[in-house]
Amino acid sequence: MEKQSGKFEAIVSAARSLFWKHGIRRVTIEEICQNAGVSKMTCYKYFSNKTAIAKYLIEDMFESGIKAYKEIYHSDISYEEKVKKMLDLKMSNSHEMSQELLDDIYKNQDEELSETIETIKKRMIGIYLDDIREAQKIKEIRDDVKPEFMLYFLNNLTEMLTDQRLVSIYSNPQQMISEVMTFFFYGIMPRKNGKK
Amino acid sequence: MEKQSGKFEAIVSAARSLFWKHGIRRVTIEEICQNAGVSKMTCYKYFSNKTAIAKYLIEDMFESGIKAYKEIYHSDISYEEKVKKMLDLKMSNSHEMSQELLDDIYKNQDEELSETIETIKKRMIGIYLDDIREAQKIKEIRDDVKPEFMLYFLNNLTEMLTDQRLVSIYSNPQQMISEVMTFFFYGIMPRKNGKK
DNA sequence: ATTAAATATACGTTATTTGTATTATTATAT
DNA sequence: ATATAATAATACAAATAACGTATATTTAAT
Repeated sequence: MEKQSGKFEAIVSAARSLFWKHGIRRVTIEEICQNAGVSKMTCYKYFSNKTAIAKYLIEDMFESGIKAYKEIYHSDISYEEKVKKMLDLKMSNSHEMSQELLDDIYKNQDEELSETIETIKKRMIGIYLDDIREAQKIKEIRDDVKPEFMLYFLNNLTEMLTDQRLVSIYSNPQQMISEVMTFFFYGIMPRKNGKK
Repeated sequence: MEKQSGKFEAIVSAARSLFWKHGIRRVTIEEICQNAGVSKMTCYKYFSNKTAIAKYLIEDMFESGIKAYKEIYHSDISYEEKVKKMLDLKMSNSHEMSQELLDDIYKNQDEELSETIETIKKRMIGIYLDDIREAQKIKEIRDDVKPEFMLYFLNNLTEMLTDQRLVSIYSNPQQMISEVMTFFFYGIMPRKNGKK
């Protein structure tokens, strides 16, 4: 029945690299087909339109993002180490992710795509908050901090870490992350004894 | 009369960075205007259409390229040093130049743009050949080599230097350039005494 | 206030993109 | 080989986007 020769993957992969470089807006379906070495009809067999491809890709992206997060969160290291690894992850992702794609995704006109993103966002926020509450329960972090505040602050941190004005202060990114992390965990007061 | 506040420069600079990233095809005039912070009418005051902007930019690019070349060629260093500096220059340029723009420029449909590029190419080839002949006359290079062959070979060299298959052989670009240069000047035969 | 330049807006025209229908190939299993 | 299903190629009307221009309004300098 099926010819089975990775047409679907070819389309997805072509779309990914094109969207990556130029955002969604600038890329046409025909272009994707050409790069995938696939006819337009075949493309429409798998996806009803460009938005559908973008939707698939974005979901896939967040999926793997969540997977990477879960892996870190459930690994057997200290909470501090976890947060550090997450910041590392986010930073490298934002470096790889083109501004073009981000722009198109965030200020995009497409109703369906916006909803998809909103849904995914909510799901991720839910996961994060649950994990923070759990960490509070087992005393890995202070329980007199609102989980929502912590999440907000964490998001702010990742923004800070990609801000050139901050980056330029440090000689290397690792040093910056390390210092920001220490501040995040212990505040500005001189440490008296070990952690917690 | 003139309001004089660098609108022209703003347009040119916006167009440059957009063309750089996405090629000419994908970029619209309105987009350029938005990025330049200039109204469409103002843009049409300076340029009749997108091709005109591209034409201006390409001419400007080649202009500065020739200027950089001339600077090297007329500097007081050995021919070998000159060639090395030129290869360095070409390499860094081709690294900065996006594939998108190159694609659009070379396989472009626009009649006028193609002509512009052809004209500039011919002009540059003329300059190069003249310089090679001059170098032969003052015995900086062998005179039993056709200038056309040398030019062809030089162009080939720059292509080789950006070929990943060659690059991966060396631990750093400088080492690669150095080796290629030595081959170019002295061939594969073991050197007997000093140069020339 | 006057004036020139730039902007915002609107709009008809043209070009591009979309999505589909139809026909022609190509591969694969029987 | 031949039937069959998948894919490609082509053509096309409909929708969308971009172009280039006209006009009214705003801005900034004299």
